[in-house]
Amino acid sequence: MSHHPPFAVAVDLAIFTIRDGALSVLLVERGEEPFAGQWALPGGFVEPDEDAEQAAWRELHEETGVERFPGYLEQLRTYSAPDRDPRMRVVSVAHVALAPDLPEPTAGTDAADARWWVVDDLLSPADGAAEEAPELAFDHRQILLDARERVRSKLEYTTLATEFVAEPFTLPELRRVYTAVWGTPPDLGNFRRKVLGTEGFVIPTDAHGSPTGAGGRRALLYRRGPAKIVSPPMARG
Amino acid sequence: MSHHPPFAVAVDLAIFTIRDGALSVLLVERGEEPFAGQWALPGGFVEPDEDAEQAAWRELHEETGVERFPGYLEQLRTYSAPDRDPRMRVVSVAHVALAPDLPEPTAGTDAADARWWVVDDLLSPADGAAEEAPELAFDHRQILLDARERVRSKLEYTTLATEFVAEPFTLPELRRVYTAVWGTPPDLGNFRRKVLGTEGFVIPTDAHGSPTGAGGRRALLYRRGPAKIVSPPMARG
DNA sequence: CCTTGTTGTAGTCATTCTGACTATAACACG
DNA sequence: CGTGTTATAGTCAGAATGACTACAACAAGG
Repeated sequence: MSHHPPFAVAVDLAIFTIRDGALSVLLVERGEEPFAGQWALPGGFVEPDEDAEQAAWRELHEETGVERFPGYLEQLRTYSAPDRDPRMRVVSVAHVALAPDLPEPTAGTDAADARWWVVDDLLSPADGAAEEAPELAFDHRQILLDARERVRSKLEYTTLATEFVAEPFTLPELRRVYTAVWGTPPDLGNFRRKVLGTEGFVIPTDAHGSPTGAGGRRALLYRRGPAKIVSPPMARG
Repeated sequence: MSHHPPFAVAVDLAIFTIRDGALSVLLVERGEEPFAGQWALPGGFVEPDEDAEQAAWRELHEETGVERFPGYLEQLRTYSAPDRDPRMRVVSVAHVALAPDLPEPTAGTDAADARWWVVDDLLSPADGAAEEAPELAFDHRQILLDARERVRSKLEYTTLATEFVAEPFTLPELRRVYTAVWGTPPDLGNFRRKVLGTEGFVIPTDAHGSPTGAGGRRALLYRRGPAKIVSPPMARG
């Protein structure tokens, strides 16, 4: 009972953003075995002097290439199946991150390539997808499934959606976040009523957004408010 | 980047039950350093051929002394601060377990003692507590705080409360679970309306419970239904 | 410069759900 | 056999919801 089998501890990240109205996730093409050439969630090993969250922030900077990652990060759950990594025993503390539209990523040191993928293309075997959706390495498909469900449900009862848009933002922009994440748009009027009726969800400014490109009235601009939870929750579907 | 510092991976368990109307948690008195003589959540190291959940079930059996643990288990989150264990680098995958009233535990092999504690006595420094509430070893106070919050919030939007009572059970018994976990009783009539109005929450039987000991009408007995979520959630407070 | 399509905003209304109650039925105990 | 205790049923105003309709503001093209 006093032997502690040696493990490696890693972090994996599901980094989400909204691109072209679709929920997207950052994947890296692995340059090394195992699973060389396959696509995977970005991640890395936890260093001796940091905890999992610090390691996740570090990877976030490395993989996205941005100096200060402008978004949100939380722990998802830990995956520890004995055979999840063929090399050795690795437990992975998976995290969910999200941010407003990020630049195209730079391939990291140990990655052959890195790019954004539309989440639904990866998770639903839609034959007509524009590009062939790859199988994910390790148990990363399951992690991505869990991560998407976490984000979907958190949109219901928190103000997390505001982390997907850059300030200042319009309510139609915010609604597009819900549409992308849930796959179906919330009712227009009811959505406004809920967001504006939840104190501290958004703070109005006196400025208006820029033209949408397709004509139409210009929407008011808002900032994130201090509120974190939405009660009662916003209904999905 | 290809060095994997060696970690030990452990599981810790917050095992809850309702005893005498109070939310209670199982603690063990540590027999070995570090923190010898202090009280801690039960736990142990993950073995080479099992994942964290299997390790948690194994500990559950060992620590509670019951053959088949009759309750619920889920992963809480992973704690990985570099200095959380003075001996070496240990990351702990914490779990939450709960079950109907369990027998007094037997002290495990590496524990000096084991017993149930009232959670609120441990977490709120109430001076008038019947017994002196101990400081918890490691970061287990934080784990316990997070575990209690997990259970509190899950009572709102899931049917988890039924895992706290043995079948068959009465609605007043079920209400006492909410009272114990939330610290305040839900309104009697509204509680019944919500539970009975949520399809699949409970299944009525045609039998009645035994006398409560203080007179009064005998309540109908129910079984757990197949429903897992309560929507919209039951309001706390 | 005015028309027209598009998009944002405001308001309506029936239905459901909630919170706070009151009334009644059933039972144990003395 | 009454009497206090507990379970169950029902009531009612107010809030939230889902599904709409009407209106305002703006861009672009003729």
